[in-house]
Amino acid sequence: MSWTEERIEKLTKMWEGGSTASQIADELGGVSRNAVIGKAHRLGLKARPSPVKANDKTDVSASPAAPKVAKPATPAPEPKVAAPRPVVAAAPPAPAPAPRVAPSPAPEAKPASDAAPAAPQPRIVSVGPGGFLRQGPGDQQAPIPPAPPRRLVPARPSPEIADKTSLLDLNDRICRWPMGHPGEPDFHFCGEKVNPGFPYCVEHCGRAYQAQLPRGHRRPPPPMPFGGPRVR
DNA sequence: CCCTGATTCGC
DNA sequence: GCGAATCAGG
Repeated sequence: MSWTEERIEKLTKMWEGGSTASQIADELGGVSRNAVIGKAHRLGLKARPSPVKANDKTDVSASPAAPKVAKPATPAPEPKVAAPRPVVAAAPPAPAPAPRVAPSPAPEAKPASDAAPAAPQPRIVSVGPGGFLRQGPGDQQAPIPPAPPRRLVPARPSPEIADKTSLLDLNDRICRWPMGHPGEPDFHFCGEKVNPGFPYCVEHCGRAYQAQLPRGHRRPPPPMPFGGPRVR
């Protein structure tokens, strides 16, 4: 198996979504867990709470002595400038270790720091002949002030109501989980907002991506939407 | 034992 | 670049 665009993308999303390398591996198929990890590293997207990374303490003095037990396989004396591993020192509060199968929360860390609009600096603006605002040479291009002029639309918080999500309504942001059976008059799609990185909403991700039981005794019958294909 | 991710190193 | 082998912590 080669790393095609799709496979790399899936790997990336799942990896960032908190899936384990094993899950990703047999989700992709044809690759081993090691292959996934190796690829992930090569892609530059590691950095995830690893069980084998002992968090280093800030207090070096209290450390008794050299805990370094380098194995003889790599006895390189390395007369270099030291600091072979510039490990990040202060990053102990690792992000929430995502649950095994439900990477849903994806808190999307928003700094949302300063820049409070509550403190508008006095700016000098003048109105031009046509009514447009004249700007100083340094401040053309306002940050991003205007409120999104979106059009109000009757909220449709849950599927079913009013219009149903048809095949034509599908896009990358709405849940594609089928509701009903194809051919039925009321067949449609879920239409909820997707769980970022997945083709389904959070709820249906839970159905689509079942808990990965330990290898060996995995549930044979894969979950199908609503009992699966209708038998006629 | 199982799991995990990290790293190494021959290909 | 790839991934099996290996390491190492939980």
